[in-house]
Formats: sequence, C-alpha cells, structure tokens
Amino acid sequence: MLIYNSQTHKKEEFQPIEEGKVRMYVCGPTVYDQIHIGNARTFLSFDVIRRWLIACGYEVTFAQNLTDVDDKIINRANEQGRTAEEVAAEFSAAFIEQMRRFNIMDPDIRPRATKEIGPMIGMIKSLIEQGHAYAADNGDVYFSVRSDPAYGEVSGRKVDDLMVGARIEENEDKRDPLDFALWKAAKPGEPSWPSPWGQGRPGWHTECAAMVHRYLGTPIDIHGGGSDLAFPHHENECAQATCCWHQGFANTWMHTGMLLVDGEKMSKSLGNFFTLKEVLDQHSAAALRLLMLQTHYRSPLDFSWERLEGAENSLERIATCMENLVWAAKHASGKADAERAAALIAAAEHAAAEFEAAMNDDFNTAGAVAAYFQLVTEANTYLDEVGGDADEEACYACSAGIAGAFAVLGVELREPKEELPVGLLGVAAGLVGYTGDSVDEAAEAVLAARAEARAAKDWGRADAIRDQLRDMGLVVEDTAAGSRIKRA
RNA sequence: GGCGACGUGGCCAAGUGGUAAGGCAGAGGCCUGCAAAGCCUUUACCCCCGGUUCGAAUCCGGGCGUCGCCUCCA
Repeated sequence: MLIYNSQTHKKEEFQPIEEGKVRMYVCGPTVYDQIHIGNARTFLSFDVIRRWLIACGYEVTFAQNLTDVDDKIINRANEQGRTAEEVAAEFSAAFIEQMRRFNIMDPDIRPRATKEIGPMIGMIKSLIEQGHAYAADNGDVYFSVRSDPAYGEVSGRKVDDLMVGARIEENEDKRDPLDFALWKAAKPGEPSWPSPWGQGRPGWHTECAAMVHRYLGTPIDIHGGGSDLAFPHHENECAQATCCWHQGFANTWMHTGMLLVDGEKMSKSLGNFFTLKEVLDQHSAAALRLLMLQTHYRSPLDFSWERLEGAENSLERIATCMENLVWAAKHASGKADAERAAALIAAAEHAAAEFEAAMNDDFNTAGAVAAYFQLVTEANTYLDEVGGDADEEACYACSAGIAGAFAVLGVELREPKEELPVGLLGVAAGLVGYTGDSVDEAAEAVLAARAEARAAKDWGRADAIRDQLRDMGLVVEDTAAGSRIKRA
C-alpha cells in the first residue's frame, strides 16, 4: 500500500510501526459553530482511509480530539451571552450528530482538550526544563522555535524564510517573533485552569501533541488534517512533541485538499460556506460522500449544488442496477448461458481487483469508484442481452460486489425499493377482484390485467392502470424478462 | 516576496513514458403501443513554447494562468 507522505512529498510503502496495527490521529474541530462541508471533507477522507485500512486487515486505533476551549469559542459565548462551556457543549454534540449523519465512524478515542489540562501542563513544564520553552512576564509560556533544529521539516519551511514573510505579530513578551504560545494567561472572565504560571489555558498546538502522546503513544503511524493545518499547527505540534519526548512524532503526515466554492477556499472567514447540516438536510449523505470521493483527497475540490445533484443521479443509476440484478436473479428462467455468466463474474472480479489497486495507491477513491461504474455498465448490458435468462449466481456476484465496494467507502446505497404498499390490494380488488392479502399476488394480478389489456391493444385501459399505480408512487417497467411494479 | 500544489472533452475527474478510465449534462439512434429502465453512438491538437526520448498528457527547462500556506482555519 502506497501512501503519500506530505512531509517527504513522496508516495511511500506503508509500514506500520507495530505489525498489523495502525495508530492514527486526525485533528478535530474547534466547537464554536456547525462545521462546514470543507471540514467535513477532511473527516470523510480520513474516514475512508480508516475504513480501507480496516478492510485490509489492520487493527486501527483512531483518535480525534475536540478543541473545546479556544478564542473562537470564547468570542462566540460573549456574543451570545453564554458561557464558553455551554457553547462548546452545544457544538460538540452538534458535531458528533452531523458526523454520524454523514456516516463517519466514531473515533475509537475522542479526547476533549478541557479534560486533558494536566498532561498538557506536564508537557509544558518538561519543555521549559529542557530549555525549549520559557515563561514570559505576562503569564504566557512560549515555545522557543530556534531551540529546535528540526523546526520546519514537517511543512517544508525554513526558519529564515518565515522571517521574510514578516506577517508575524510583534509581541514584546516573545523572545523571538517566531515563538508560539504553549500556554495563554487568562483574561478576566475567560475559562482558565491553575498552572505554575498562573491561571490560563493551553495553546491549540499543545492540545493535540499532548493528546496524541497520551492516547496513542509516540510516534504514531499517521497524523492527518487539512492542508491548511500543515503550517503552523502540525509543525508546532511536532516540534513540541519531539523536543519533549525525544522520539519521532508521526511517521506519515497526510493532508487533504481544500474544498472550494467558485474557486475559492470555503471558510468561515470568507463567509462562503455551507454547513454540513444544511447540505445533509437537502441531500443524502451518500451523494455528498460520492461527490467528494470522485476527486482525490489531496486535490482541491470545487463544490456546487449541480455536482451534488449529479452525484444523486449517479447513485440512482447504481441502486437501480443492483435492483435490476436482484430482480433478474429472482426471476431467472434457469436457462442461462454459462459463457456469458462466466464473463460477468470475471468482470466483477476485475472490478474488485481494480478497486483494490486504486485504493492501495494512495487511496485513489475516484479510480476505485470508476471501476464499479464500469461494472454497472457491464451488468446492465448483460441484463439487456440475456432478458429473462439471467444467471442467478452471476447477478448476485455483481450486486454483492457493488454493495461491498460502496460499503467500504461508506456510501450507503438506497434500499431496494421492493416492498410494495398494501394499497395495491385495493387496486387489485378494484381491477380484478383479487381479495387475498398478499401484496405480491396483488401485483401479479394487476400486471396480468394490464398484460391482457395490452394484448388486446386496449391502450386506454393499460395506461389507466399505469396511471393509477403512478398515483400511488409506483412505476411499471416492461423489461425483456417481463413486467414489474416498483416504487418510484 | 518565500514555500507548495495544480492546469485533461460542455461541467467534474482518473491516469504520470507507449497514442486518453469513469461520472454528470447535451445530441442522435435502438428497444417500447407510448413510457420507464437500459444499451449503442457522439464531441479531447491532455494551457503555451522549447528540450530529452524510437516514442510524452506523463520526464526536464521556460512562459502564462489558477489555488493553497506563510495569520485563526479541515
């Protein structure tokens, strides 16, 4: 399995630290608002990566934090006249709810920054003792960037280049403008915890480093996040961790591409965002997942509602195909052509192999999905050609293959629309006097009545039956293998 | 200004040395009494210019353009 390591800028053969086990950490959200679909894209990417690692037999331990103390939360609380704790609680719950809706697996470990203050203080103390950090007069504690010769390696920066940018805020309390806060002294009214440096709270970069170390142990196999976190967040996490514990921090760094709207990064500050909630209120999780997975996780992805609508249509094509396969298998005549059946089974195996190869090549979900769209076309062609003489085994092999692939991607295909409504009994009673209580028998009776009308070229009656069914949300399909009624 | 990524058909997108997967949308055809579903066909000088090579979308150099990071950000 090849994974692109954004630190080395190369695809590398994945070698877990511990045979058969993978420890991965993905930076979670700051819980001050609903997350937007740009955030969701990153979490989706790592959800699929995690699912694929599991499918490959790895025992994966996945940790993701909740940053529940931060300036943004405090600001939001002040705006709304609430406490920071209330805001954090509301949006932590909202985050978890929306992630589940999006069919993202819960992490194995979900630490909250506010519950990890002790380990963070311990880490900061150790950094001070080792000469990598210092307490300033204002109660802040800063990390001394120039004390870490490896600083910049994660994100490919040179410390001296950073100076040229000169966009770093001047701060009298810092010994060097590059230094960043490990601990922030509390202002009046802010949530704070006691520490050797007075009341305050941990800096963002410190939170993740401490939680990674405590729950997964360093080094870990995979550390992920959006590409906008590579610098400074991941760089700073790594600097603290390696200076504190003198061991590697993360073997593979993975960064996801940004979600764009009209070519620009979706972000809260630009205001060009859609929340996951509002999108999932209007579209299926499966469609949004498919849309996102049709672009490689490292590429930028331009979101549009048109594309999302297109993804819904793609999904419908897949689901219909599976429905048709199952229906054809159930109504198979038993006179299937063995050669054709074998060819279809071979196509299913080919799709599985292509899917696997694509996923193993740095999680190329777009290529993986394409393999199964190809199988869909082949299956449809097969059904077209064989009519009622489909091969049961080949049909099930195809539908199972498709279902399995999309399950690995967490794309839930809609349930086959097989169960017909009991209202059909009434229609059957009116049309042909069917008085039993089997919906399936009623359907057969209705179809027989329509077939009779069609045979007599009584199009009026045939269409009236179809219209009547349509009003119940049912459609009639006349296939080579016979007619059927299904839910629209 | 520094660092990084990218530029493939109407839209999206995979492919990274041997003459272009897939999805969506459009058009035409087939099937059908009409539909529905499906099938088939259909549109690519792979941003431009040079170079390496028997051969490049794919490697190298230059140009143009877009995006991201350098400040909170998934």
